[in-house]
Amino acid sequence: MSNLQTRRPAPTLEEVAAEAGVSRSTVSRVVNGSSQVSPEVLATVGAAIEKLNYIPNRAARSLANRQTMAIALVVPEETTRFFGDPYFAAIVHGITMGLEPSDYVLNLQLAGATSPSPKTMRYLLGGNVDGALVVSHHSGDHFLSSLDETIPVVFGGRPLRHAEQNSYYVDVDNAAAAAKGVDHLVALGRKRIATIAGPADMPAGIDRTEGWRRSLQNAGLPADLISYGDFSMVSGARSMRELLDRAPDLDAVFVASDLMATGAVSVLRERGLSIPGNIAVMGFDDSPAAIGGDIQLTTVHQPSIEMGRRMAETLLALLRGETPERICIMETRIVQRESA
Amino acid sequence: MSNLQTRRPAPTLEEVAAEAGVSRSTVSRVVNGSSQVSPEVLATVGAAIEKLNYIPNRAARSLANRQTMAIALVVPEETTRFFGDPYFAAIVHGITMGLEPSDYVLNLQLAGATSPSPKTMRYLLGGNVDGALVVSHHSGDHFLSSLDETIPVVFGGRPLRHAEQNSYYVDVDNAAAAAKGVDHLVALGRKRIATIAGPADMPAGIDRTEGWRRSLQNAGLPADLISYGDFSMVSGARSMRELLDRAPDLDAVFVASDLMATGAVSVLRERGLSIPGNIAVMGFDDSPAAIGGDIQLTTVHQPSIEMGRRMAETLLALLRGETPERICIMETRIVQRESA
DNA sequence: CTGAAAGCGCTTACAG
DNA sequence: CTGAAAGCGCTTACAG
Repeated sequence: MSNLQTRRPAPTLEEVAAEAGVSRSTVSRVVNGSSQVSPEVLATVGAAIEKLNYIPNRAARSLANRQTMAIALVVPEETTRFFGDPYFAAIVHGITMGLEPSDYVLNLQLAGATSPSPKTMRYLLGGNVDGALVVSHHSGDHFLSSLDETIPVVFGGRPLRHAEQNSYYVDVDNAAAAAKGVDHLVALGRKRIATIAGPADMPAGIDRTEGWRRSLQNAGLPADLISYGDFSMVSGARSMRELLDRAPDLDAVFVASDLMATGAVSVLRERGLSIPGNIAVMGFDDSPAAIGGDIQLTTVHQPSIEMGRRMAETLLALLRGETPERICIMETRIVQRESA
Repeated sequence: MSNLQTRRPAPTLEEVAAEAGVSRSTVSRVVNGSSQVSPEVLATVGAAIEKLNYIPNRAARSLANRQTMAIALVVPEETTRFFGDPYFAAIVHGITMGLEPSDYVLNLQLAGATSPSPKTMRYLLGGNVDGALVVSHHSGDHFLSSLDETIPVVFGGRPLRHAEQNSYYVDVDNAAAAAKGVDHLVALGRKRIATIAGPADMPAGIDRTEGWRRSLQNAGLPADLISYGDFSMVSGARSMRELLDRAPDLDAVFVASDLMATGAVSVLRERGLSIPGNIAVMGFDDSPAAIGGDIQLTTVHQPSIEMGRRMAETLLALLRGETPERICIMETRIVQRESA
């Protein structure tokens, strides 16, 4: 910032109008792509804009038309977890791609696992964003209800709370996807199939566990080996140890996220167990974590990037006043690699 | 968004003034914490604000005082890498903490490894943010120069380009820190010490390599075993394989980031080499990646969270018109765990 | 298709 | 310590 004070002020609509010899209204129209402008005027004004390097003032625009052109990305999650899981990377990647063609900017709102700060609340509810994208929410996230009542919101993953029954969201059929994953282990001939589950206060946690249970019941196998993690690598390792201690005859494990599976794999190696020889491992996500380690994870693929993109597109549609599908359920599939 | 259209408009300054029986100017003063207000009026206005649940309109405020109260977080990096490395988690965590007490919001600008989109450029240069924080920049990031000339910018890590010679930044002494790490390996009696280096277009990559070289030279050891990675886990694995093939007598490796070290460790295990028995591994960062795997990494600790916080604080100071230290170099130390 | 005018909700000298 | 007034840079009916 070599010359903070010597910068000359940015050109205004007024100046462009003067340059082009038209009224401010007209310039505003061309800036906003109105069709009500004659070709000649359009050209003249365009040239003036070009010449002066005019960029509309966001604040003035917002004040006049009551749109902020900002979207909040709300993450009710600890920073560490948010950044620690490649799954989020994919979602956010998709979101930024989906927002790219629009004029909206993305405001990052790390809410913390419990509830957001008063400052964040005021920001979100105070008309500072036109809409919000919520990723990774827990059942305890009460505050989201009030958000949902104030501005358009699109969730990544089915909201759990009753108050959010009419919410927009994009998700996969977690139960069916998990069942499909466990079916694969069953087809491999495994008999003692455990699960390292996700948190019981998150839909993705609950539903994947439900899928595991359902598949085992269909196969007439016991569904008693479950240990809960929090989607982190260390929790995956912890759960794997616990499961191994509890059931030494274990021959397969369905893990609710690739990151947890990575932790589980390290414990398996530590104990000298071969994968999938002794124990087959099925992950979930198909995130970079699945292929980052020394053993390539067989896993249930969900299109995380696409999901992020769809979230953005749905919100954009809502903001345009359209009525997109309230629920978008995307496809999953098994990706077979080395671990099962 | 149950009732997008039925919401009643938010209260304005005007209404608060009416409620309190004072002028708009006065309400504005109390909202902005001016000392020029009598205690009684302060109380009355405060009550009115409370009663109406008044929240100042950001756009109007920005338009009037020419401040956006927004800060851009610019990441000239692929989304995948940004989210894949826990180091960034720590930095961003620190940044959000540093910004917390302020009224600034953080706008996420993923710039892509090459250069940002025209849209992003216009946004950044068009007066939409009051300042910017830049993390992980490469020597090829030309666009940053223009940014730096337009608004206050604080870099995470020493900028490489000449045009940014006067930039503000917070960093560690990467060369000294790396040398310290390698000294530790030397003290362990290791003779063939390789390095898995960071990218040669990033200061952190260059300087850590320099530190490795310096330490080896001091010890009279050859500094010929080097393989470049890109700070990702897979690149760490790739480099480890290459080094092993090139020099089977290797007995230690200094890895420029914990995440790369994690990849290296998996290759070492794959080859049946014991750590640190056969090969000692020294990481860098002391991020969660150092303790997430099955072997706890000995590593060079840098205070990433604090660095993020300092970045935020420095920018805040700049925005207040103060003149903080241009360069902030923070302490590092060796954290000894299992791998060396 | 184009322009004059009012208005969006604040801040900020300027008086007093 | 307080208020009247101008102004920030746009958009948007309303006329024509």
